[in-house]
Order: sequence, then structure tokens, then C-alpha cells
Amino acid sequence: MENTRELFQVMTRRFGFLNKRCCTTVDGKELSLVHSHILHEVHAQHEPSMQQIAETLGLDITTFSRQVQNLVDLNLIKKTPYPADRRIQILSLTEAGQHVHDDIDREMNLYLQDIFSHMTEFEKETVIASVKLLNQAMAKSSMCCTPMG
Amino acid sequence: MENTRELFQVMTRRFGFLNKRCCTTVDGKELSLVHSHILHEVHAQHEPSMQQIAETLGLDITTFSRQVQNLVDLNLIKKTPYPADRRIQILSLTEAGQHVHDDIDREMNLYLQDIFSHMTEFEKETVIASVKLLNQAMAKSSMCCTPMG
DNA sequence: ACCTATATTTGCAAACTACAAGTAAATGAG
DNA sequence: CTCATTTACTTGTAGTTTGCAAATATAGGT
Repeated sequence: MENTRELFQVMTRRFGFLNKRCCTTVDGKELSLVHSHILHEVHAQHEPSMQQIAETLGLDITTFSRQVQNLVDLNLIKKTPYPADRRIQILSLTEAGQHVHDDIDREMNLYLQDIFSHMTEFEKETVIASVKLLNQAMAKSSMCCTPMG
Repeated sequence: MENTRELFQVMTRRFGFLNKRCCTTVDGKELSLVHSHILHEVHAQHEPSMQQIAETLGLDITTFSRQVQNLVDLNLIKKTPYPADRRIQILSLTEAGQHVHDDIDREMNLYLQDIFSHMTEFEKETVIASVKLLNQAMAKSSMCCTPMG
């Protein structure tokens, strides 16, 4: 494991597997990775518009529009025109969508628990603090870690 | 940033952007994310077969076969039949492939340097140690972090 | 009313994906 | 040796995803 890039490459690949493995069939519905990311962000943000979520996820707005439509058709997401500007669609989880989100969240946290079970409590705390540090550093970095543009 | 999952979700998303941003046009060639992962693994492994790389990357072998063929057509990868069993194709980087790989590696490390520039040396060491810990823990975890199956 | 800007959707063509079937080479039983 | 089986990889085909360009709908300014 020579260089730093290799370490991060392996880590992100493994988390990629984790994400894929977690979220293919939830609550009887077939979901893609993109779908579960969308559910997650719609849950996390406050009355988000299409553009906000698409931007957060780094998805092309046209691709995003179609994927959201899938989730609307699955009755997991609801689009509500924003009264003050009816061009804008506010996204929210339906009850079923909330349920699916919770299922995914629970399962992901189980996986994370399983990973942490191979560490001491101290190591776990260190790792979590490090991830926070990383996130802060990436947020500050101008060259990287934001969607293309 | 309430729960642990959220932290990891954000981190992996940011690294995803990093990967995408880094590797779209290298040395005058248009590459996809999958292409650059393949180049990376062919470089990292010793005389790998098709199956070995596909397994490492968690790609369906048929998808992989076509993506490798793209890279062969771009003259970045060479397939050599393995003498002791000529069903097996050993993958290696061509000179041009090595060059592209080095370019990507250099650029990725620049991005990482930029991220670490927002930390103290101590924080940087802690973060790198934590990523190592994470990788080890994920390798031990049976439920997660390996390709589907 | 009219022009411009913004938010989202749709048309379309290219790329990606994976199941099933095909080819080629190795292995093992009779 | 020969034939059936397994393994490593490729190709047929069809469904999905992607993103550019163009269309639609609404807002805001003059």
C-alpha cells in the first residue's frame, strides 16, 4: 500500500461496493444507487428544489429529472410546485419514500457498525474524527471535490 | 452532520467528484471513470487476468471485456495470452497506457495534496492512519465492501 | 405587451450494463 | 484417444443511463 492515492482509491471502491450492496432491493422496490442517493438528499435537505438536489449530487439536471420521475412513479417522492415561483418543484418524500429511506439508513448503519466492530473504541473515534476533518478539508479545497463545471 | 452514515456519504460523494473531475481527458484521450479504474488496477496488480481485474473492480465480466477492448483500441492496454493456459489473457499497460496512468496518478496526488494543505501535519498523519484502519476493517468485514455475489 | 432569464421537461443519439448464447482452450472419465 | 464438462473470455441483443440541444412554462424587467 505504497502511496496515499492507493489508500483512498481502495477506500472509495469499498464504500462503493457497500453502497451498491445496500440499496438494490428495498421494501420490495428495485432501486439504483442514484435513486438511493436522491432519497437520501431529499430527506437531508429542507424543502429542496430539483436543481438543489441535482447540484448536490453532481448530476446533470436532465438525467436527474428523469430519475426523479422514476421515484415519483414508484410513489417514493412527491413534487410540489413552489407557490412563490411555480417553475420550481419542491421535492419531498412520500410516506413510502420515508420508509424506504429509513430502511436504507438502518442497513447502512448496520454495515458501518460491522466495520467498526473490527476496531477499538479509540480507533473508531479517531476514524470518525478523521472523516470529519477530511470533509472539512475537501469543502475548503477549490480544485476538487465539487461537481464538474 | 448528525450520524456517521451522513459523514461517510458526504466523504464518498466528494471523492466521487474528485475521481470524475480528474480523469475525463488525459493525454488527449477521452476516458471514463471505469477506464481509469481499469488502468489503475492493471498497473497495481502483477500480471493480472481479465477475471482478476473484473473481480477487483466488481464489474460484470462481459461489461469489463468490452471496456478493456476500448482501452486496447485506444492502445493503452495490451492483452497477452498466458502460455500455460491460453484461455487466459494477461493484461498490461502499453507505454502510452503507462503514461496516461502516471498522468492520472500525478493529478490525483495533486488533488490530495491540496486537500491536505488545509490540515496540520499531525491531522494529515491521523487521517492517513485512519484510512488504513478503515481499509483493514472493511477487509475483515464479511457483510460488506466486497462486490455483490 | 415584449424581451430575457430561469426551472424543468422532452427528443434523441451515444455509451453502459448484464443476461444468454457462443467460442476456444483445458481437464477428466472411460 | 475421444468425448463430455468446465473454465475464460467474447459477442448478440435489449434495456437503462447519460447528457447535449431544443422545447415548455413561468417570472421579472422595461
